[in-house]
Amino acid sequence: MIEHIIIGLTIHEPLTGYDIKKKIETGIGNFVKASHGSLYPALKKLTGKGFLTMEELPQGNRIKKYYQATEAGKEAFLEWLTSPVDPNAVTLNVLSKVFFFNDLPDDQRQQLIQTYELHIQQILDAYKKMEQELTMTKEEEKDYYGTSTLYYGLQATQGMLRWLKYIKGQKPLTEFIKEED
Amino acid sequence: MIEHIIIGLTIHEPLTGYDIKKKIETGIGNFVKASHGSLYPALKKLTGKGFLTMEELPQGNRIKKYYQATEAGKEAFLEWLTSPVDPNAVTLNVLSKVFFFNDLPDDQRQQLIQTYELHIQQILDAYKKMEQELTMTKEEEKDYYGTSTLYYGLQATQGMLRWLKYIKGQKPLTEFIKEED
DNA sequence: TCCCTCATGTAAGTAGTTACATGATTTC
DNA sequence: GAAATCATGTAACTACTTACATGAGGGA
Repeated sequence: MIEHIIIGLTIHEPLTGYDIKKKIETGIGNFVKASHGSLYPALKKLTGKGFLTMEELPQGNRIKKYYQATEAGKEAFLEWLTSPVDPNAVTLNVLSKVFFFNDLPDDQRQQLIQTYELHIQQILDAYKKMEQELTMTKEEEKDYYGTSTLYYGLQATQGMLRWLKYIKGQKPLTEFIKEED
Repeated sequence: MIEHIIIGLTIHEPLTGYDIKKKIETGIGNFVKASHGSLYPALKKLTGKGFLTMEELPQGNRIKKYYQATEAGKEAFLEWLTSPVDPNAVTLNVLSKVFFFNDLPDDQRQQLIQTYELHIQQILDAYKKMEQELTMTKEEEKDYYGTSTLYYGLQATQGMLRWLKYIKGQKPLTEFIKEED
């Protein structure tokens, strides 16, 4: 996960490990965390694989290491970006990928969002089926709070679907949280 | 994480590792996953700590191992249930705990949900602040999709808050996903 | 001068997953 | 008698986190 994020962030500009950490914290960091204990080893690993270049630039009395994505790195990144989402972490995966969608041509974005929608719709259908089964067995009366988490899932999944439909049309974001339809 | 879930599930009835896995898949499994490669070692570990008892019951030609929470196990479980949520995985943590809230007296539930609300409200405020900053710098025009993930976060956080307020009053769940207020 | 931010790294530990390995029981 | 499900376990690996460790640069 973090390796792909790193490449994605260094495609357009060379960054130090420290820069990358800051960028993650202020951007994608709302859902992806990167301790520097995972970041620095990942930079080494990616450089070793040929997915990043590293340039040492002396700044006064110290040396800063600037990393940038190579062609091979970009390829690996795009492969990840356009590959199916991890079914064990759908939301995290969709968000992480959409975060970088400006790097894709519009037709490809539309196509990917379409597959996400289908995927999320299936999850929603599964939730709805579970809900109907629980309603029939009056599970709610026996275990209100256990059942309540299913309803959270239902709501969150509906929210994800609504968001996907919204961004597919690149509708103005400032209106997203107000709109009711 | 999985250790607390295991204790929580074996408080009211003895279960085999296999049973526990099934229970997770059909209940809390909407957001918690347990591979049996993590489950069986956890059962051993918990038994070693004195948090579970294990009883071998021969069933025909094979022996089934039934695990159940001990008093010490219940204590450790309740300590987890009532401790602050992990800030690095708030949603997962809140859901995992609420799943077991039937095991708590109502006043304690109310109190815990109250602290969750405050916590989530703070996250929501942080999102709103970010949104205002981005709106001012016209970030959306530069990076529509990167910005869109912030709006997903805003919506999801609002949804969590609405859900918490709803279940605090133990309002009927079947109406939760329809209601608009 | 002190503290905060910038800046890079390693070591030990945590919490899992995936794949390997085996065998009983039930259902068709 | 074959296939699905029940049932338990280990080994190697993955992807982290937390704590340790160090030091430069800038601002009050």
